[in-house]
Amino acid sequence: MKNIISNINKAFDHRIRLGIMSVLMVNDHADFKTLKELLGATDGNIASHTKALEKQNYIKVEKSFIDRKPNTRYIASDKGRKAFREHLDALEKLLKTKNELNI
Amino acid sequence: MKNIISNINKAFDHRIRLGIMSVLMVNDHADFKTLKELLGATDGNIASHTKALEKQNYIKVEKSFIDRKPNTRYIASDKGRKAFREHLDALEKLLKTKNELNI
DNA sequence: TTAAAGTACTTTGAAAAACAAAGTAAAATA
DNA sequence: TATTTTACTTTGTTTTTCAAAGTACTTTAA
Repeated sequence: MKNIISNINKAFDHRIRLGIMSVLMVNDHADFKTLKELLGATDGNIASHTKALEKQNYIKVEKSFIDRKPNTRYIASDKGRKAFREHLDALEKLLKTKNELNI
Repeated sequence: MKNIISNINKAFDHRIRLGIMSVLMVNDHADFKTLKELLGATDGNIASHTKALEKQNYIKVEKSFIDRKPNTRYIASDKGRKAFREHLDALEKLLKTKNELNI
């Protein structure tokens, strides 16, 4: 390992993306509105952060119509789950490890 | 509480700032070079992220000369320690809580 | 002694990211 | 039929991030 933060994933560096992932880790899916309400974010916000996670293939997007209305459902991909778990491990290590510095 | 991420501190949303704080929580101080090496960041990076944390009064900066060379030492303030602990609590809650969604 | 290289930062300005307001299109309501 | 609401997406400005360049020395070496 090069440095103490090298395993911390840039993609999860933002609280909204962290929130999205943590919701999708516990619940096997969540839709746009749910994420929006749960995270207290604006529409544009959810749109761009989910897009960012989708671009990395960390979440999958399923579009359908529910009650004749458009519905966008987000699901954490295997890659995303793995990456997120690794991120959490890295976080935990960063915070727990008493780094030997002698300063 | 308004939403599940409302206690997650924006100031710690970045891995370099997270790293700086975690180093300063465990070690009572660290200087510029140490942070730079420990985090594998560039000079400008450390400068701007420490400045951001200083602006929030989360860290204190002490400038002196050691061996005739300038030395900048960073220390977590009480406010910073408190804020960071609260941030970690919020993180933990976010990740542990099985949010009741019924979806 | 003076030129070149190194140290410890700070400043700068371009690039990327974040944000909310505005836009879209269809559905529900009145 | 008009108006409001829902469920998003797009847009363009603001903010943040970043590393390259700059500053002000100190050290080494010729």
